[in-house]
Amino acid sequence: MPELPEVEVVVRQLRAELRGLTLGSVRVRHRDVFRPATGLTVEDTRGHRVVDVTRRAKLILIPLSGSVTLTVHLRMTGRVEVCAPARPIALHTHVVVPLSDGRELRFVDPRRFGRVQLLDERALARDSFLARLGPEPLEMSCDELDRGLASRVGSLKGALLDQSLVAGLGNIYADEILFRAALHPRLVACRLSTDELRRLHEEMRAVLQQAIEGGGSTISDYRSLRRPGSFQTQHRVFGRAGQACLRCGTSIRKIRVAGRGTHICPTCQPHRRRRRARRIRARAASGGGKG
DNA sequence: TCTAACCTGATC
DNA sequence: GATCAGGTTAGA
Repeated sequence: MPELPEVEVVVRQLRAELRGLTLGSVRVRHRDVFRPATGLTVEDTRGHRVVDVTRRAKLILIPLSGSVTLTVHLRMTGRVEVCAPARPIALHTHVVVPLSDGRELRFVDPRRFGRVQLLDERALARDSFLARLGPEPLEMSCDELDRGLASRVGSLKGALLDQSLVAGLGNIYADEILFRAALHPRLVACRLSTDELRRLHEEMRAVLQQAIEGGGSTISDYRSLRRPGSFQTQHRVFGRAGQACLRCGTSIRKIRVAGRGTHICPTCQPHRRRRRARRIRARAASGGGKG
């Protein structure tokens, strides 16, 4: 569940907790979860100082002295803890890193989708996940978004979830952004009008900004270091299937788009009449139009 | 561009 | 007991 806002909140807290501390060797409790780059081992964090804690899309980056970087991806159910060693190890704790202030950094993930990596400069530069990421949504101009969508013939929601187009959105925020921009998730991504594009860009920034300020959304697994987020109370469609739309009263529907559960208000997010799409296709087929 | 798969836990 | 889940990716 953690998407950009949740990861950003965790990153800010981790930065305050970890910056300047020195790490010990990584203790691995589940092999699949800790992935050191070729040539690196669990020993290669020992004695290195935390230079900073930053974020790229949904990935937590912890650059260390000695030109190595610890990365943490929470995926669906991962979380981090910074706590005293005496605290009992939570179920599904897979990686533990001792800290020079006597505490421990722990990575917990019931579903084991998450990953902790240790990368040197070379591995970081070559990391295929990082290399494929598109621009950060909060730093993206409307023009950039336009260019990104221009070649996308699939659904608008599918495009927003594609990390190579915009990096950091997930299912919750895609739904919330589309509702607030009054856009149907099944609209063809490359066919937005100028006004629709402008609304999408505006709401993307607004929703993410508000979510960060609200401490992210806490639905079931997500928890920042300190307290649960509160943005879920501001969700207008996500998780509200069957409830009345806060804007018009219509019952919120849950449908499937791009293989994901998708929440919409059928009234506020009208699907553009199919007739027009057919006309465009028919014109293209008869050789009359170029797209 | 879409689906299935990776896992476990919550919910129906 | 079956179904579904917030992310990502390999393969169709």
